[in-house]
Amino acid sequence: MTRNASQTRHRLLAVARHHFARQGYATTTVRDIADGAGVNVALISRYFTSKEGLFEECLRTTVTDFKAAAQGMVFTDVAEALAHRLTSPTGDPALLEGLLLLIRSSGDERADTMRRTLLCAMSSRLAVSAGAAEPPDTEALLRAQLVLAAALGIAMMRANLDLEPLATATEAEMLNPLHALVATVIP
Amino acid sequence: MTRNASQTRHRLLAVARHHFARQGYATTTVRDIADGAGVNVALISRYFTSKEGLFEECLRTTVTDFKAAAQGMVFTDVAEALAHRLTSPTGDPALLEGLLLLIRSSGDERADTMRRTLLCAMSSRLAVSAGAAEPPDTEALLRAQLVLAAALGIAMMRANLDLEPLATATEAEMLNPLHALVATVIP
DNA sequence: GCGGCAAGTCAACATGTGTTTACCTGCTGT
DNA sequence: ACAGCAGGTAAACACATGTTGACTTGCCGC
Repeated sequence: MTRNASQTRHRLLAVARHHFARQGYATTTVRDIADGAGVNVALISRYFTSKEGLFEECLRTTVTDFKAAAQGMVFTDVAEALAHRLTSPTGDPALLEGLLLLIRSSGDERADTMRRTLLCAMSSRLAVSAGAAEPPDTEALLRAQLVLAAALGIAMMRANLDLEPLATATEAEMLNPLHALVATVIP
Repeated sequence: MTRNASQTRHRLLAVARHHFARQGYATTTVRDIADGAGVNVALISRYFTSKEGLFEECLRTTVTDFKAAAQGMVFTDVAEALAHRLTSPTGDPALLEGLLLLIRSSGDERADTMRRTLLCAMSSRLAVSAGAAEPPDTEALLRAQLVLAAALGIAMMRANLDLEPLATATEAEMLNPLHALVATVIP
């Protein structure tokens, strides 16, 4: 194997995101991640100081990913974007992983703060793009957060339980119901 | 402490449900549970053969609980029932725990099967009570499962992230948005 | 070619966890 | 009152896991 620090660093991050998103923090071991990246366990502590540090880094990439995706998105796009992320059409599993990471707590204070901050920003954006005043009032915010929570629940259920037809529904099949669901942000 | 087997058994079950529901399976230790019940760790293996056995028992109580709650419930009750469970008005935290346990996987095959079976039955019931044929077609089932997933996501978000106003919203405040959300089962 | 350094490995350590075995202890029927 | 037994405890074991420090190996500039 050719030696390239930043390359294996990225490989570690990718594998870690994969496992953290699907099995949660406590269940995935650093040895799983290292093996998945074809590398020794010690490199995790070396590159990310600790398992927690690695998790935080994963969350950090998720935050920037979502901020980029939210650029110039208007309300009617939300359901489509959600459907796309939720089904993650075999091309880019990172989309689903991003959603899932938002619900995987590590017990780490910093990580939880990052997650909370992002979710707060997302729900606020969703509320105003649905027509709420700026800053949105409490009820508008609540409705937006309910929809967000719904999306996270769907992501989790698709990833963890294989309940048919939800588990294998295609993007096209999810689109209409998701439109209806997202529309509930509007009073 | 007075000695009463079935009483301490129930205490263990209650504490286990509490911890499993809030922190998940991997994160809660048998010593946490035993301490919470004011009892020695060895009793868990004694009464439930293993940590997995204890978890299965928790899930089993949840299944019977939900089956009892579903008796004679019609579609218009669903949102109210959900709001009630989700907010768990300080009286009976077991309601929220029931919802949360449905999303806490232990990696145990039997437990996952139980969960899947219950969710399947619930979504089917929800679909037909929303007006679908019996047995419901795939699309109706999908919509029902999406609503179910939404409910689980909300439960999880209220329990794990403290995102305001969702985290502390009252039953009354949740009722209207939940009505809208549940109504999306209907095409 | 080769010395030096970054990239990577190896083995050990400390600790937390589920489980078991042998051992107490208080209630109960007689 | 007391023997017997179910209810409960204590300590140890086996093992998995996160982390560390010493060691090895491949690459790059001279």
